[in-house]
Amino acid sequence: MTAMAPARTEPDLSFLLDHAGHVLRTRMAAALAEIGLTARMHCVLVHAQEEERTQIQLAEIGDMDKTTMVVTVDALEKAGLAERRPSTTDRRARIIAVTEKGAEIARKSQEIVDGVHRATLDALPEDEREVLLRAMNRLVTGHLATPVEAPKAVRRARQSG
Amino acid sequence: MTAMAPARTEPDLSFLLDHAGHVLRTRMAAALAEIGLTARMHCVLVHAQEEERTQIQLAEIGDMDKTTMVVTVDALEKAGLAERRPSTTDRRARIIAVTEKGAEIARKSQEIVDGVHRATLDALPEDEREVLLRAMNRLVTGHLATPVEAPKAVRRARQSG
DNA sequence: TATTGTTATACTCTATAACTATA
DNA sequence: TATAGTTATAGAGTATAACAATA
Repeated sequence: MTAMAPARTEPDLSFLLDHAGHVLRTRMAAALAEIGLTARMHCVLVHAQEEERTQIQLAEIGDMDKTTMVVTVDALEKAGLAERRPSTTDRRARIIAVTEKGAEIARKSQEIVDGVHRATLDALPEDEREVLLRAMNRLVTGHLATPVEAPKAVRRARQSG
Repeated sequence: MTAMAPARTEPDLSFLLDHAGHVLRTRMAAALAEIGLTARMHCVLVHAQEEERTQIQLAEIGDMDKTTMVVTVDALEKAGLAERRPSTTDRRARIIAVTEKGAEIARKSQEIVDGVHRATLDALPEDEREVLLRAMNRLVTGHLATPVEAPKAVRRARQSG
């Protein structure tokens, strides 16, 4: 399932954001899948290309857990799009290096992402488009900048053996 | 984690919608949790109150699976906010009846939901607020109305015994 | 002691499959 | 045959715990 549809008295911003976000995500996933990428792989590829970055740095940029990052980099390596290289300054850390093939795919995936965004924004009249972006930016940097902490569940130690 | 942050060339609508949606959801969840509700429980409660509705009908409204509905109604019954009653016209179906306590809670939860939405919209200048809602409505009823089908995974039969 | 990256795995969430009662 | 509701559970996704190597 996707979103709730609570009864509305005030305009139902929850529904609008959830539904639009969900549909856009499925579109993006479908479009990127055509070149064998997930949104996360695209994200890592692009930011790894910009400058030398470690897995932790890339995880922070993409707002992922470091363990999720491991899986994502595994996928990129397996597809021959990126490689782990030891950092020259910190022997614990791995720099994610984008291969030639990876750079080529990153170019294509960025085009795909831009295309999906463009198509969506083009569905709006120009004046609405501009204001929508301004308003969303204002929310994301202001009132809706930081999530409320979820109370974290306790977790048993993992079985040894 | 929550959303991807792909590099931007076109304005990154994915990030804006994901991030804003995610933060608003955590706020809503935290606010409703104070009276012991989830967003789904609120949704079911409100729509069950409007008229006599079966679980399937409520599931459709809230865009949930019928099995998710079972869990949600279980929670509402356990909290004494709603009851399953046999339909008078279809002996297979159950009408979800809101109790007196449930009606009281529904009133409060609707206030909470409205309050969270209001606070968010109030963070915007009035002209942006109006256009944002118009644009989002346009997307949700138009270009972003329907999700792309995800290729469904095969599923083994469940173990008997 | 703290951090990077890794493995193993616990937990959550959701939906599929199978079933009962009824239409 | 088809549908409403239920139970059991498969599977995806994600994050916590523990660990090895290094800072």
